[in-house]
Amino acid sequence: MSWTDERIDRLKALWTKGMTASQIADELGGVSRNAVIGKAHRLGLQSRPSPVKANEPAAKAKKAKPEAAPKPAAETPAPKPRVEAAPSAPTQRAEAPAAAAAPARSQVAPESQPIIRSIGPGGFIRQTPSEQQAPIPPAPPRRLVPAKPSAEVADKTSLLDLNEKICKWPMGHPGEPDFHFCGNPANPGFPYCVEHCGVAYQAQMPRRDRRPPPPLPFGGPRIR
DNA sequence: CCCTGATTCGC
DNA sequence: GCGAATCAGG
Repeated sequence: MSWTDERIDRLKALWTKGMTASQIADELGGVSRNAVIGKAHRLGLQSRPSPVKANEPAAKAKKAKPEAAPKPAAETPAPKPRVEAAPSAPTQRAEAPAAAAAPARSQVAPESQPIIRSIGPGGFIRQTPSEQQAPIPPAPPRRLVPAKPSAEVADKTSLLDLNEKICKWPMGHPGEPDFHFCGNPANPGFPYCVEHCGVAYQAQMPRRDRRPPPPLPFGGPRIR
């Protein structure tokens, strides 16, 4: 298959419409998903959110060349501090001034001073008192009252009300707050009431009177 | 493993 | 220009 003008137009339309490359390839037929993507790029069509390039900085950070050698700031290339005279005192001075400001706290850092835990029966590890959360206070007892349906849906036939004896004709659209079903007595043997059966089932017109359906945009879905 | 789009590269 | 192969995230 080649990229005729007509097929390119369809590709553009479907791509712009937001269809996935697979769907477009399926729709056009005779081409692979890769072919569609490749062609779309060559046409300069707007790129769509790629799972791979979702966030530029993260991808960049991950792809950052190891050989680029972003030196860790902690490890300064500067020469190691020379050991000076008076061996006893300098070590203290080497510490940052900030450390001197709050010496007691920094000394008991968790890493240098692991907390001691005792093992309970069965081998579980006991928490220290400081790790324990305050218990969640029990909710005060309340009387449970059935939820009141919103005014919109009150007296309407919901999905749960459906059965064989009532009309299942949808009123409105799913997701809308007042979406419900007709709920009138169903025409026996049919899922809808008489009125909606008249809408759902149209009498078959004589063959010669039928007009061919108008062409769908972009040729419509491919029939397989 | 399935999906997705991007990119590469031999044709 | 084309698209399979490959990559890489969801």
